[in-house]
Amino acid sequence: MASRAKATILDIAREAGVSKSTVSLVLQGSGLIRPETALKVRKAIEDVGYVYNRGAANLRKAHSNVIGMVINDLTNPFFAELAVSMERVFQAAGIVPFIANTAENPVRQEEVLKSLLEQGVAGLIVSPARGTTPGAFRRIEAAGVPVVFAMRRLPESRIPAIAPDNHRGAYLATQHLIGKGHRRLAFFGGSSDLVVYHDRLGGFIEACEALGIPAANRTIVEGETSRRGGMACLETALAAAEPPTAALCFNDAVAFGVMLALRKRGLEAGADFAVVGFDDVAEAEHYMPALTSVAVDTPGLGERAAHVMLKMIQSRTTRAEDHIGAVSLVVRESCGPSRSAHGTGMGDAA
Amino acid sequence: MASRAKATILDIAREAGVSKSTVSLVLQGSGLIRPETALKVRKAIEDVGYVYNRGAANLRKAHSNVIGMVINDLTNPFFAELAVSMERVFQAAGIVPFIANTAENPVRQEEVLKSLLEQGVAGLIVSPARGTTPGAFRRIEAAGVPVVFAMRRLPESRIPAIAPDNHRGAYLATQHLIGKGHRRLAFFGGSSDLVVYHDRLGGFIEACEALGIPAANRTIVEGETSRRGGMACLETALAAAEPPTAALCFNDAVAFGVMLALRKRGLEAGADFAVVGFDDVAEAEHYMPALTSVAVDTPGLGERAAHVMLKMIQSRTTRAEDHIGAVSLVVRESCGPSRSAHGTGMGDAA
DNA sequence: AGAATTTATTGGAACGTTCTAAACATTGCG
DNA sequence: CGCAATGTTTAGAACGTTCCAATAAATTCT
Repeated sequence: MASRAKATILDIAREAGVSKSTVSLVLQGSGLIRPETALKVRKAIEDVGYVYNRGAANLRKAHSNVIGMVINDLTNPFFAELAVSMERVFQAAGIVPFIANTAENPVRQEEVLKSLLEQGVAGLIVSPARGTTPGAFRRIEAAGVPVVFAMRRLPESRIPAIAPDNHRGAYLATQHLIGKGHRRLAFFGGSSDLVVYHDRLGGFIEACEALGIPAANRTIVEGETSRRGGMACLETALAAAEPPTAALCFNDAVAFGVMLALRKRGLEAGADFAVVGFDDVAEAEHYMPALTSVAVDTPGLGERAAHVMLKMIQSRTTRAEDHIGAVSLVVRESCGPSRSAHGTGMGDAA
Repeated sequence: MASRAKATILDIAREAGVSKSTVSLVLQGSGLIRPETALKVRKAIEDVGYVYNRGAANLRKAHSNVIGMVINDLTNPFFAELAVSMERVFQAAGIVPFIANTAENPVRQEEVLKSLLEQGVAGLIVSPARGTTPGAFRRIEAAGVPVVFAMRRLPESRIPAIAPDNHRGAYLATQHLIGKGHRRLAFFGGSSDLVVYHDRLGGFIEACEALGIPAANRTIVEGETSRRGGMACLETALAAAEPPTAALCFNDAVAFGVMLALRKRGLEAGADFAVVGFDDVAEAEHYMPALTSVAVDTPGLGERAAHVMLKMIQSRTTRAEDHIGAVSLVVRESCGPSRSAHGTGMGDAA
């Protein structure tokens, strides 16, 4: 059934009785062409079932209209949401975003980046995988392709990053826990090969210091950033002689895991143990008990990242400013009854 | 900082003191080249920071190594999981999958498909958006690009589809509800412009007929396939004079919504109202109460779809067999206490 | 009417690869 | 030593587009 060979611009030129240049012009929507001619050409295109060969075009144009989004974990709703929010603005700008998943694997990431580059993307938005080596983007920078990091960044990289104010978010959350009367606190999940981890842990520690929680009363447990990881963290922490009574979790997935593990032990989040998450994914609100979490405005950050990228492409630069997004603590039930009727906004201390 | 102009095969030929043909051969890993020459070339490539231009290559080769995966809703964990399972097998096969999201929007889908085609993909795996018109794939078929549908299919299309046995899944679930003593049943969520909808609803109805639930005792409420949709469905159904006591939901998202709405009314899923979901996403197990759901083996289906695609590409055909995956009911808590200690497998009736 | 201007159309040389066929080098053999 | 066989390398013609410069046709101006 498939037509002999792929139809080209020449075939449709013949079909329409014009030159290939004319067809090309029509394809680009040039106003130079007489409307009737354009119509003839468009009809031929339809009849022949022609499909434009963007590869050939890019060969000449040097400017492609596709950008790549490289995501570390698409199965995490948080990153999925990030991806679709970026996608929206690219679509509106007439450029086509292709999404690739690295499954938190630096080797896979390397392959994916190589492919995307070879494909001739105009830009790259990346949420780097755990353990990405600092040199991983050297070649890409050298190639002059604009890159922006979203949500995560690399240590000592000059690549612009769009991320929430992790330090402040963690500070707010910790403050909230201390305000609830907790004196033995934990920080659960994440691993130190992530810059975000240090940001969030830093906020936690700073709040502890500022509000009089000595190091001896702080438990820090690294772990997978997943439900399973959260469950493991709680088990480890509760095994201690003087276990914590509240935890700030690296992200919501970890928090869900912690709550799960609590339930398994017959304990209740909120009543017996306070837990706060990070990211405020959609699910947090519907969990039982509803999860107090640090909201980071994922779609907002995604859109911002996309806009920065568009600007970079347009101005042919490879540099841009970092952008740090505002965060807010949204308090729900997982830290016990709220003092104010139903909390929202910036927590309960100035 | 960016190098003057993109380096080409010619630049590196000059650098290495060989001809462009030699460089090309090295790039393709041809054994014809003397190892020392190959080494020289590879060094030049490294030095110059050359990036392969796959567009130019495809122009000549007619064979690309990228395939497109077009997904209707990446924010739904079910489809995200589908995507990554397919991705895994493609990666292993050395072909690069690009993911695009259509956000359940046929117009967007049209654009995405066009882009992917223009990019010269070797094949397309699609989970079509709601309301996709039957003709949407005509052009693609005409272009001779292999397509397979995953999870969803189109009415009267010759494109091969990989999907679970929706009819049987719904039948099993309904049977389970009736076995629990329910006599007024509902089917919640989904809309009739989806083939899956008819499959699942069909299974529901067939089970009702077979097991003596008259049409008067069946409530069917269409709705969004999301949490919000599920909440709405429950509200509508409970407003009736003789409301149902149990519901089979179009998918797990709807089921979660139903449980949420129940809670809001002070009712408890399992005790006051039985609900079963469809798809058995990871979350189902951890919900409160844990959701009874029809498991469809998402990764298995994804892998199968990917393999079918690989085979089609390899054998240069555009046709393939449909594949219907086995399903099983995994019973948890959302339909009340199980008779057998902790249910799993195929439900409780032959 | 002819020149000047504007409006539509076109030929042909790129773009960066691959691939066929041919050239060049080396070796073994009689 | 000449020739065949083998092993390496290369020139040059594609591939399907874009875009510059040129041409052709229609219009306006003087």
